[in-house]
Amino acid sequence: MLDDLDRRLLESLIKDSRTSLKELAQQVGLSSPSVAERLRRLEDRGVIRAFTVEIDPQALGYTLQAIVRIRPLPGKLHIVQKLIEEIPEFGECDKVTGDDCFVARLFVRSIGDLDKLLDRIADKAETSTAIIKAQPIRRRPPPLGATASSKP
Amino acid sequence: MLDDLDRRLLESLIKDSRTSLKELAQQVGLSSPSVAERLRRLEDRGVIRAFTVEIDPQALGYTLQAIVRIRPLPGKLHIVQKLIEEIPEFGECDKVTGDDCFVARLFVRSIGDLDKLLDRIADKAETSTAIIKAQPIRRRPPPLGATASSKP
DNA sequence: GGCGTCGGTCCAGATCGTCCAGCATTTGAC
DNA sequence: GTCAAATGCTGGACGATCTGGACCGACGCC
Repeated sequence: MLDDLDRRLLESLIKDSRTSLKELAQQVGLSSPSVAERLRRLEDRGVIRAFTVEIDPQALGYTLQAIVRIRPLPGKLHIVQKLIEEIPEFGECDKVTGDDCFVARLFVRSIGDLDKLLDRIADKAETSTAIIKAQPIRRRPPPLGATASSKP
Repeated sequence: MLDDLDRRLLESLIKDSRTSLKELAQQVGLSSPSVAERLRRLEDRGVIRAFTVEIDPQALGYTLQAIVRIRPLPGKLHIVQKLIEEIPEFGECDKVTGDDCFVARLFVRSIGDLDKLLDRIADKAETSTAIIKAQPIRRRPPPLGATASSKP
């Protein structure tokens, strides 16, 4: 799926996506046109979804994060989902199996803000909120290594 | 905290962090040295944590994601945390208030893999697992707008 | 008013990216 | 086994981009 060169390119780009083609090229031992071509293909194949920037919420004043589990009241599922999508403070939301329909991450500046935001969905869903005290693992990609699950 | 120019630069970089300084410059109406200088300052201030690349887990064969809530058995908290950190399939882990001590995201290739990974912590913690069925909101940064929470 | 600082521009030399032609290796058909 | 096509790489040339330095104006502070 990915060869060793692709993997090394991705590793470098995960660390710094603004690395120049030339430098990537020397890191993996190719010419820069080859690297450009490989990156283009990784994008085409959808392996690279985007080159982006990681922003520190703290630095923007979002000193608090919470994980919110959301159980919409009967018949309110779609309204709730739409509501969540429209609130930009939700930084992530997954629809999951089990009692909790959604699990979402919320960025807020204060407990007051948290309360205000949750109030907006309180009449359409039950929520349980857990404040994040620490982040042992910050968002990271899955392992790139050995894509050998089908090979015997 | 951030002025309008910074915000626009960040917006552009969130969409594509490989955008050239020159193009960023025309987008916000500055010269490219100024843009370079602003980016440098955003990094210094810690607003920009990293330029990185978003990888599609599906494209690497990780067809399944799960949210796992983890309650270490008495006295096992640190061992469990260390274990989690060392398993690269955990793509995210937060330490939270409440009964569940950790909430983590797991990337796996199959239900079998899920079972195998959870077995590795089964004797040190109780876990509840929810399979992700859909992602209404994929990871996104908090709103950059109007950093005016302290101003009356 | 004088002065330092901050944030900006402009310019030139250095660096980088892209295009293209050409070469080696692999693949598949016969 | 051989040929042709396809694939993936390289090197060089040229245009685009980045970088560092000189300089400038606005602002706040003695």
